[in-house]
Amino acid sequence: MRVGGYPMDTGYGETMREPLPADLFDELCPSSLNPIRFGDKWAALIIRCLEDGPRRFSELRVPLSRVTPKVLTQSLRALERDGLVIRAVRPEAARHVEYELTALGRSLLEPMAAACAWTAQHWDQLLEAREAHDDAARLDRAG
Amino acid sequence: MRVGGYPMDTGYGETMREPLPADLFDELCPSSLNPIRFGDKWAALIIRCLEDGPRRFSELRVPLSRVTPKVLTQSLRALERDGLVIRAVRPEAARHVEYELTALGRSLLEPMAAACAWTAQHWDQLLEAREAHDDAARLDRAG
DNA sequence: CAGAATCCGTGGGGATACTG
DNA sequence: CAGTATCCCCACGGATTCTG
Repeated sequence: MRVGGYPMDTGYGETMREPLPADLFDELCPSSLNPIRFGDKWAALIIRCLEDGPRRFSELRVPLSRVTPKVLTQSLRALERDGLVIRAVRPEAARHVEYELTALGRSLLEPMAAACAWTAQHWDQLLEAREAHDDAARLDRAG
Repeated sequence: MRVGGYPMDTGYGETMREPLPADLFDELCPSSLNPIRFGDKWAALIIRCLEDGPRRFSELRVPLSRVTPKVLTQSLRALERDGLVIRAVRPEAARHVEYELTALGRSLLEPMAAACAWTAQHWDQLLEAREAHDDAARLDRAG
């Protein structure tokens, strides 16, 4: 029923207001574990974090605590490059950088929700298939 | 409007009866060029080839001519492992192997179509964003 | 705080050649 | 025909350290 807590929630757009979760890794799988993937390994999780509005780099680092700053920057830059995310430097305080979804980025939320719903629905089947297949392989090797 | 001919057709399920296209690479992008991806680099194209029914390894090699046999085998094995594809060896003739979508694999077609529709719809925007971003970066380096 | 720089290991993906 | 078997490369992701 779960892998690191996944899936608990497929409702992109409905849930998660304001405070970001402590660790998104435990709530959602990184996309590399998912047959349906969005961009690079962390793109889906990043987009999800930006769903409710702009977030600062340091804010993103909390739910994405397992992502090193370098990789997080790389992913954000890639999203920016594709016009899915905007990076805004606010001169107010010292070094205040915010990331925000563009309209294009927002439009991704819908197919993303569909894909996540699919995964949530079929997660058990996927796990079962994998296990069965791995077991068969193990037996094969053994005898 | 196109990159290697993409997108020309987003209708998974509606188009492409019987004869497989000569080169799917020119008709669809490998998923690494796509913000929405399915499995590994070639999974989406493979699934698409299996949409209309079982296909033999050699049949798949035609539209996927740019995929080396090793990589094609790897991808197929991964899909099999996740229960999305079934590999069947038919003892009729010598070495007759067919790949076929499972029910689980078939159920992927729907969110896949949604994702592909998104990409087709926003492809121009994506390209534009990339180009604009790359141009800006070039100017930045120059001056 | 928001990264940049550096170093590094792994492996995904490709080319080529070979086989039952 | 349906793959293996090798070899190779570099891009991805991670750890750590440094900086304006």
